[in-house]
Amino acid sequence: MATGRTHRPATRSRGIPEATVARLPLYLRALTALSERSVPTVSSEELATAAGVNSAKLRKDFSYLGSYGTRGVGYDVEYLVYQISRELGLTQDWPVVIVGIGNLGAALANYGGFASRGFRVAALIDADPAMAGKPVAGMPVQHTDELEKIITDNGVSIGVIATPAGAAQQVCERLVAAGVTSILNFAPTVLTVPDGVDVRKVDLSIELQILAFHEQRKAGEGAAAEAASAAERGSAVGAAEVDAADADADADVDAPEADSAAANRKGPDGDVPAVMPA
Amino acid sequence: MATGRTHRPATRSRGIPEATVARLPLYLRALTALSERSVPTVSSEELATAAGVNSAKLRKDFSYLGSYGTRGVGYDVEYLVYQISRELGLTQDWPVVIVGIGNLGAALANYGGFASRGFRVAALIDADPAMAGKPVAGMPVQHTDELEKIITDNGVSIGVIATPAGAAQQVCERLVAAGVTSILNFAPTVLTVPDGVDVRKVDLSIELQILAFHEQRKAGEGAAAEAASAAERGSAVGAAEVDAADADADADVDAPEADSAAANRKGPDGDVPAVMPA
DNA sequence: ATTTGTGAACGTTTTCACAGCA
DNA sequence: TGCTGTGAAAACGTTCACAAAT
Repeated sequence: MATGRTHRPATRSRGIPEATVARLPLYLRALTALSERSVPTVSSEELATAAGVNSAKLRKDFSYLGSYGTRGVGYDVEYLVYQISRELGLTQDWPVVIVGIGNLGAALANYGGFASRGFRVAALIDADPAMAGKPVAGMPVQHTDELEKIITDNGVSIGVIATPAGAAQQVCERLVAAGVTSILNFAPTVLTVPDGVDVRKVDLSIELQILAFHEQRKAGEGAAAEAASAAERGSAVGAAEVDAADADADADVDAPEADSAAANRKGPDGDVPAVMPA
Repeated sequence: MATGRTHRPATRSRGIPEATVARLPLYLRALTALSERSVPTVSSEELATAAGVNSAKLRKDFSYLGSYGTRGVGYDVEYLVYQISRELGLTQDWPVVIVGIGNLGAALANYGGFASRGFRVAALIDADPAMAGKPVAGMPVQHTDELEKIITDNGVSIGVIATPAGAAQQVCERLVAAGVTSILNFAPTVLTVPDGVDVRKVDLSIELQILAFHEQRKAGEGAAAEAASAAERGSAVGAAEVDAADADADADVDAPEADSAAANRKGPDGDVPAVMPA
């Protein structure tokens, strides 16, 4: 009981599980597409396929919202679009600020899907004085000095951080102090925030590393899981450029090792006795 | 038993839970920072704080990798960096292609963290002939016609899709047919892939919607959950611009409704008798 | 004296399978 | 007959709490 409180104690919604909330936008997107094609009703099976989940999960998810379907028929598309939008809070308009107008920030500012559903870019903010006044996505970039005023004047409660990692925590603190209570963080760093502030993180590098993990497992799948050359699968592969990688990957040694008590370290269960580098 | 197989049946790793895999990059990042500061050892408590998790979880996670710590002391930083890198497959080099060099694709190409850990941008690909040959991030953009050849020649197994939603599925299919088995999808659409191909999705719009959900709950927290004006919390808020939003949010009506059997729909438990729009 | 590693308890999420309703 | 809504079961993930190790 050292620290006591967990990082996000109040994640439990007014009934709706977090996992369900995370899928609602998916359903909404699928439903919107159906709505545009003027499809009047949809079954859980069809909608689930469109959203990339299975139908039992979808029905369970919807059951947390209420009984919005009709047995034997399915769901009314327009009605569900409205109910989910409402549940997600998209029937109101959310002004958003983007801080850090580099490559990524500019890309986000230009991203169309932003404005589509209740979100409105209220301001673009950057620390570089040379950026100030420059138009990005048809909007003048404002200097960080204005941050607090912008947040307050526009009633912004959602902030997007697209700064370098080093600046992120400080920007975060200023946003929070000015009244922002939800942050979407693109900087590759862990943000520390007070209770009551939500942070979601988008991290390219982490996603790639997770993919690499699975990719590696695929490669060592049929083989004896050793001498992992960059074996590709599916179709023919030349691999006529990855030799440097091979030199790295082949070796089961070459681990950095520091000092003292390096004895009796063991890997998982029945594997090789573990990598014991010099 | 209609469809039968789940979407990703073989997610279960050789022991390591998916949730743990998703955190390993976080630990790795924290450890790398410690390594750069020449910190020799670290306790689970310290490392957990740096990574933004709790120490019990971290220890459990590490226990799936093996016994790499020393009781009474902690973990050797360099050694752990190596072990996690190895587990994630980062001791080898992963050539990656980025398809779709718009704002976002260009931002990704310029993203430094890309090259840092085992990933190397092997090619930038775009469907626009006008883009072909143009340098982005010091690299000439190649035309989509070359896609298959690029994948094959470079032994690419990881592809990043940053195209518009409409093009994503088709690009995905070409990537997979050419030998790519892991895809990072930035397009706001559900990709359908054959078994054995991993897809991870990064979706700005979904993240914002999840934040909006929680933001909405915060607003209606103290109040009677009705007449939800855009009440902000924490510090003073002018809200001198969000009036349009208020008009939308106040109303508990205004739901679109289609046709027939709209009777006896009920919301969750003891709520208002449900929104019954005209 | 500390701190890891891990069974056991607990909580959450997914899946199953079918009753209930149109 | 067809499809939703939901208890019950299973799978998965997190936290607790302490024995084992140094």
